[in-house]
Amino acid sequence: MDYKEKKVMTIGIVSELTGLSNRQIRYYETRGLIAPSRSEGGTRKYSFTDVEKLVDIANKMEDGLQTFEIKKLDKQKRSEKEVRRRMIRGQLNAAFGLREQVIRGMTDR
Amino acid sequence: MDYKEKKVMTIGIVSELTGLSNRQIRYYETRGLIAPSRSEGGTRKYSFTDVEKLVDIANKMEDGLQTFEIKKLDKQKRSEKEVRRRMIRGQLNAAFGLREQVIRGMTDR
DNA sequence: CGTGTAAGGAATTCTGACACG
DNA sequence: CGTGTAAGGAATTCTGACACG
Repeated sequence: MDYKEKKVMTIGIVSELTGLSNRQIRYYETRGLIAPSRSEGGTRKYSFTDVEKLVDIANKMEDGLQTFEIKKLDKQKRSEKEVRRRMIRGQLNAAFGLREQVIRGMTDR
Repeated sequence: MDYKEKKVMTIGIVSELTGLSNRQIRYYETRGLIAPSRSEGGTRKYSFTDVEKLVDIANKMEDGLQTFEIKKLDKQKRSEKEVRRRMIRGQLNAAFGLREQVIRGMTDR
């Protein structure tokens, strides 16, 4: 819904924006580090968020990390977010006894 | 510099986002309503701002306006902005006697 | 005036593979 | 493991033109 999340760029533009080669970008996809969507014809489509992720990946690769390590860091970050979300939910729940539904609307997404 | 202004989308995606045909999008360009940039090979590249403009254009076309009228409205809007800018500049100047340079840094862009 | 369409060509992307290391 | 590259094919885009109105 936000511009940053919209998958709208082809790989060539992403390549220009990140400085990575098409080959590298596709490879990081096979390693599960990014997940572009596809056009009907099969052309990959990326978002600005994907571009940011790729820049981050590029930096970590320069630091000598391997793709699977980067993936782990990514997973870790995700679960941390999940934890924070649950904590907020739990505290709100304890303090006000609000219904899950309502709290979800406030904290999720 | 902002994501919204970056020219990153091909015409196909813009077509999906706006509901306009490639033909229509190219035509509005010849009428001076939008100005995509080009890749080295000549492929058109659009920004989210262009997409917003196109949606606006589409609405006005539905209202029965002609392209040259839409262009006039657009010019008008631009000059209004320019006027506002100058007024702010003038008032600041009168009130504080600040240098043009400084004021520009605050109001332009 | 605004838009559809067929036409021919060029730019862009896709996949699977070989190569190096 | 990560990346370059040549190969063949398919999807995407480009331009100029004819058509309708």
